[in-house]
Amino acid sequence: MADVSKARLRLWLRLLKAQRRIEGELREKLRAEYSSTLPRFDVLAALDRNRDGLRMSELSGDLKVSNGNVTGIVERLVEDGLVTRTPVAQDRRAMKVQLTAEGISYFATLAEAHEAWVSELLQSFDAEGAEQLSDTLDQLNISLESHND
Amino acid sequence: MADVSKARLRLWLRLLKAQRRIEGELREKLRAEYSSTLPRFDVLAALDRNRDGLRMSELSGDLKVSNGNVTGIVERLVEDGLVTRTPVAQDRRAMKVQLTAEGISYFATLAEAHEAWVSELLQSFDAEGAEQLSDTLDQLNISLESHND
DNA sequence: TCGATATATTTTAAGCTTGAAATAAATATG
DNA sequence: CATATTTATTTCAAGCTTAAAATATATCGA
Repeated sequence: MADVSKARLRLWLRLLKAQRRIEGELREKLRAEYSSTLPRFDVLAALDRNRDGLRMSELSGDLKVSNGNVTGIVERLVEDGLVTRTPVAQDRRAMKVQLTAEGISYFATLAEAHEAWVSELLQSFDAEGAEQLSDTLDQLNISLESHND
Repeated sequence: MADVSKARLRLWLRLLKAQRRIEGELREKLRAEYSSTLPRFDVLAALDRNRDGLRMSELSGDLKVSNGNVTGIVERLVEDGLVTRTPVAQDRRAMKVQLTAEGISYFATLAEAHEAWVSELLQSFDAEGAEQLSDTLDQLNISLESHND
């Protein structure tokens, strides 16, 4: 196989290694310090960005996970009183999911801790270095978007 | 929170986005074209790099996943005839996991396809660009390694 | 040697993830 | 209007993942 494909493979393996290490640390912190999980955090974050609520399909679309997946996570968040799931008047198939007041303040706490953890893990980057790598990855993401197969 | 922590957070979100997109594509291809999975691929890759076999704990150490996790994956690979699990003579607690001949040739096929998929997904990088980003991520990985908490 | 401690692995419980099938309701088409 | 298709969501089966508990064996120290 061509040299360039070897270089790309090596790049992918290193990207994956970094991601796994960081995600592992974040998962561990969420578990140890807040008895929570990354999927829950992701759902709460999406709902925090959309205070008017999201339908189940909008939520799974935003998070880019499967439809059925979100069902279970939201179920547990409802049990914990962090979100509500209410029928949509105009469309009896649909459900609107929304943060409760408790969910809003709980997520604020989580988000602040999360940002601090990430910042510590990425301490080897100063603002400029972080922005530079950010930009490179943004280019990659754009390229991946257009790749649609 | 400080500007730099915002920049690092943005960097993390973009890294995560790229990783998820790429991993999703690879998972989908493995499933559709080879009825396989990424965890299976990872185990086979580790065993391919270590043709003399690995103990369960060496395997989970290499892959940086939990001990119990590997048990189930290896179990299914044994069922499929791709690996063997044999007791270690000197230590009756331990098991040595090793690719079968079929496992070796099967993985060779998979690995070639995998490299081609990765190369296509990362087509926006030429050899130099890939190496540059590789190096940056390697620095990050070194920094993450030493972060041990 | 005996007992404590450490190591290798499996089991378990809980949760996450997917794709596919099942439901149910809305919309489009003849 | 009736039926076909599409859309929104849940359910299901299979597999992955973790941390913790359980098992079994090995090793260390008195």
